[in-house]
Amino acid sequence: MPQKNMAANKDKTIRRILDGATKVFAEAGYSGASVDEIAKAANVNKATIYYHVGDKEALYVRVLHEVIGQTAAGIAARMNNSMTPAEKLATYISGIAQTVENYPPLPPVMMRAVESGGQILSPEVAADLMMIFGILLEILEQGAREGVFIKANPFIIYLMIIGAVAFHRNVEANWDQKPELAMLFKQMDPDFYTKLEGSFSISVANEVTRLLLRALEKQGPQKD
Amino acid sequence: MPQKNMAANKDKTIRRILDGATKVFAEAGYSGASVDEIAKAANVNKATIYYHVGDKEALYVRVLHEVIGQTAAGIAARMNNSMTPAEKLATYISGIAQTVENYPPLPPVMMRAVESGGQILSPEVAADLMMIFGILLEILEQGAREGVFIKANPFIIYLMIIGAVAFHRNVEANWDQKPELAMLFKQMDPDFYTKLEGSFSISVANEVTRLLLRALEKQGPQKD
DNA sequence: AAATAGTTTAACTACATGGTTAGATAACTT
DNA sequence: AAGTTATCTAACCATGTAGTTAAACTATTT
Repeated sequence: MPQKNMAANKDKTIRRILDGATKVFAEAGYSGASVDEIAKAANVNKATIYYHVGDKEALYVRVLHEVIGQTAAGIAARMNNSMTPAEKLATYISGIAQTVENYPPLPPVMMRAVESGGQILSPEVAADLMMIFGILLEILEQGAREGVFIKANPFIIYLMIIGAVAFHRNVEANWDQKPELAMLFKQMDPDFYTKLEGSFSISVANEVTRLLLRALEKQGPQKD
Repeated sequence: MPQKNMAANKDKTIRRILDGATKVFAEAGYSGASVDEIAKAANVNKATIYYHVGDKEALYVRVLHEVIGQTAAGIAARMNNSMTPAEKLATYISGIAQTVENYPPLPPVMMRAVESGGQILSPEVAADLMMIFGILLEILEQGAREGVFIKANPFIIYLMIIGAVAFHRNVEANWDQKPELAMLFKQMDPDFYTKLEGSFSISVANEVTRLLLRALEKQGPQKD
């Protein structure tokens, strides 16, 4: 099966490698993932990985950069300068949720990135993370400047958002294997889990947004 | 140096093993931790671990059970039935923060536990996690019943708390190695990071509590 | 003191894993 | 078509790791 040209083939190979690596890293973490397993998942000889990308750490950094970079880009794309801070916050949260939805391996990878606190992280990845965080920072600052948001620690808000969205997606992904756990959660908040239109992630995003807006807005909705 | 008796010596050995294992698991995760390393950290021969505790997974489960169980117990101990839901929530959050403060390896271990979504978890550990969550559930239900809290998804609240407290502790722990990151955060919210009395974790807990109470209380503090 | 049971250790095994190499194959150039 | 370069592969190597074993050592019992 001859290809158009070498470059295209190369790109396809690298694509396969990165996809396989993302999947395996997401499932098993950095140490838990083996290069052999990644090679198998990518349908590629192991040496090809070393030829195209480099060693395991280089591969990991590349995956992180791609995954987190996509998230940052996705959020930025949805944002609009004419929005109010509240609208922007809603967009921000649902943007993260949406990316998580489209890109299931993201949460564990992202969590490990934050978790390591900059240990394994390359400057590129750190920049990606800072970009995601920076968007939120601006929203909160604008809100405070305009007098619609109270002052609050932005990093804590950030962690609350990531924690809720990423963890929830992750726990939810394991519901198949723990049906009794799923049942329990659904009993706890039937409204939430039964009449969800669209996806879980979106519902989670909506709930997180509702709560954070109540927390941040100077005159929030009083009755509920 | 002769010991009182064998039983005491045995307990001390197991104690050393569990402490060493907790530390190494926290730093490196399950796959990243090697039994040799744990043995070294515990000043114990590797075979002694297998003799007293069992294989790597048994050791991990035991560590998880101990760490998470301590958290649950610590929170429960601080709680008091005569408290209002708001007071209970504050106690709950600061209880988690306090345990995290006293027990630094907790966040990464706990995160991996939640993260794995019940995959590696033993029934015992699952029960511990459910106990911690159950306390929050009761608080929220009481608040809703008494009409002081709005209805909200308890699991999401839970994830927001854990996310903020655990992540923050973790990132903060790496500030030594990334001083520019620490500087950045401190610039972002100077009030928060400079005039903190006591510890970071307590300050974080206070901020999380403030935000969540604003989010949950039907008539929260209007002006701020 | 001898015997016994509980505890610890050094040495070892089997295997998985990260990484390499030399050669094959396919693509591009002339 | 021949030669050159980029891409890929099977086989291999060195090391690290989970787990075992048999023997040494220590406390307890008789």
